[in-house]
Amino acid sequence: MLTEERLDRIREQLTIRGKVVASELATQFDVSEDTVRRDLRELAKLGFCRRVYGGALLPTPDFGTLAARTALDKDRKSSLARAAARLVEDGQTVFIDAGSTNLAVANALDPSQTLTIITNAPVIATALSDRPNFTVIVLGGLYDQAKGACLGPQAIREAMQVYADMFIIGVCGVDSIAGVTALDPGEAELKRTMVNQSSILVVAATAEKLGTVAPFKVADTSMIDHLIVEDGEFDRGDFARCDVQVHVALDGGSPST
Amino acid sequence: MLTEERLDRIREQLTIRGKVVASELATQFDVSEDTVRRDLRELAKLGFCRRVYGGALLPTPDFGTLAARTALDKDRKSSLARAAARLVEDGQTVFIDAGSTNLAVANALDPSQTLTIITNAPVIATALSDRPNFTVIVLGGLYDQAKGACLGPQAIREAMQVYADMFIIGVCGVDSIAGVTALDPGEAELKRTMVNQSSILVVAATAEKLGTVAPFKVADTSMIDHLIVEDGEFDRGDFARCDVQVHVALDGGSPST
DNA sequence: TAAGAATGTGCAAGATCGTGCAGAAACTTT
DNA sequence: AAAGTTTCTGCACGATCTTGCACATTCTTA
Repeated sequence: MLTEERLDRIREQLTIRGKVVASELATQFDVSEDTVRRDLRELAKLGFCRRVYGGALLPTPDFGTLAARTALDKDRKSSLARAAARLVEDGQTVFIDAGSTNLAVANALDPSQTLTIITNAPVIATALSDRPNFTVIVLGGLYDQAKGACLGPQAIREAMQVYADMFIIGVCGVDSIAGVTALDPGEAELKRTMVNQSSILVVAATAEKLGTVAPFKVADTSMIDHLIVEDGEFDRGDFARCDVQVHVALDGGSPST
Repeated sequence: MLTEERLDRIREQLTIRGKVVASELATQFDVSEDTVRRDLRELAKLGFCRRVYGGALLPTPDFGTLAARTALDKDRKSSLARAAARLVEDGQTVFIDAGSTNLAVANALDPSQTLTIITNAPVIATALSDRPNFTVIVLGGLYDQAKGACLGPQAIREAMQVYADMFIIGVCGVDSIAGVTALDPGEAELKRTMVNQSSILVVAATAEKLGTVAPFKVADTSMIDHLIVEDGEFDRGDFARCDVQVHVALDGGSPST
């Protein structure tokens, strides 16, 4: 029995019966359960199944292609996203900006918390469809397809009508001296509005965003309350001086401050 | 029986019957009542049910309709969707309502046309991300997770500021006498607004919607301009009398009028 | 008010999981 | 063909999850 063949058979059973049990598969293919678990891990990483205690189930056919599910799987595990989600407290109202990192943050939010989420990214609203505890508000208006976000005056007007406890901003660049910057003037204006309408500003930045400066200024370094970065070296000197709490998201563990 | 599987089944029964009894579930799944109680606690924590003495109820009377609606196979809807998409002409501005059928319509739109699409369904905006020729406008406001649409006063206000050539409506029911009806008063009001703001009203209805009457009136039969239905028998008498153009979408082929 | 049913909590047994490691198998290169 | 490399597999071990039971408490109903 070839490995690939086994994977195919598992997928077959999965599509037919909707679920597979690890111990049964082990007996059936005459391999150890460890191997089965490895197979299921593999299939889950590719988005073909969703691992559960004792076996695996078909992923919810909700929406999205296989590629989207694959991305989602990574997102859930993204330590950056989890670290940002941990900053959110029960009962809060949170602005969540557009961007792939922030989509991951939205997915990492604790479903048992009661939250009000305000977003200008339709894809984030859709992602929160199965969170009955969340109240989701969409900022509408002209949809920028490239950025996956509603920008423009309509979104800004709507943002001005709401106050939030926290703003999880999607950044084009964050630098210890230049602060938070964006590529587009309209985008920058909406972000500035959301910064003004919320108490706490959270920046979750992947490595390539750090030290990057884009043309349009969104916020001073001193306005940032929490900066979450991936594991690795970087100069935190100026951030510390500006009273920014820097969190380093380690793979798997909880972030060190 | 996998734990997660059991949770899914409980949610299923909950959405279907509106309530579950702990002792019955224990017998049915062959586990102790303690385990069932733990499951119900878990589901309640996530907001999927409300615990009561002896079992659990749905948090709100109408809940969890999304899963059932999305479940319908894509192929059946695609011929319907293609037929609807064919009615759209280059340069037009089109309201597209929420709903799985309309998501299929959005996906079926000709990418080479230059269109302005206005939708209250975030998932439709997301689906049109790779159509550079389209201008997409999102109606925002409170997002109804079960319906996958932005309803509420904000969306209505925004809808009133735009005029469209065509409105592709998502219906809960369409009947030759009762006209177009919806399950929810807020939903109905938004739909009525969109009807008023557009010249042509298009209804794409799967078989089970035909002849169905929901509590809240959206539009008279006479206001419908195009009705697109699946292949099969149905009484077109009253529709013809009201000057409704009826299109029958055949599997694969173009629709016959 | 009293009895019975349902519930929450703590606990222990068993099942399952992830990881690191070493041997086996398959493949590549020389 | 032989040696080296990569991949696959099984095992051990500690950690985690699930489940049923006991017992005290709360709720419902008569």
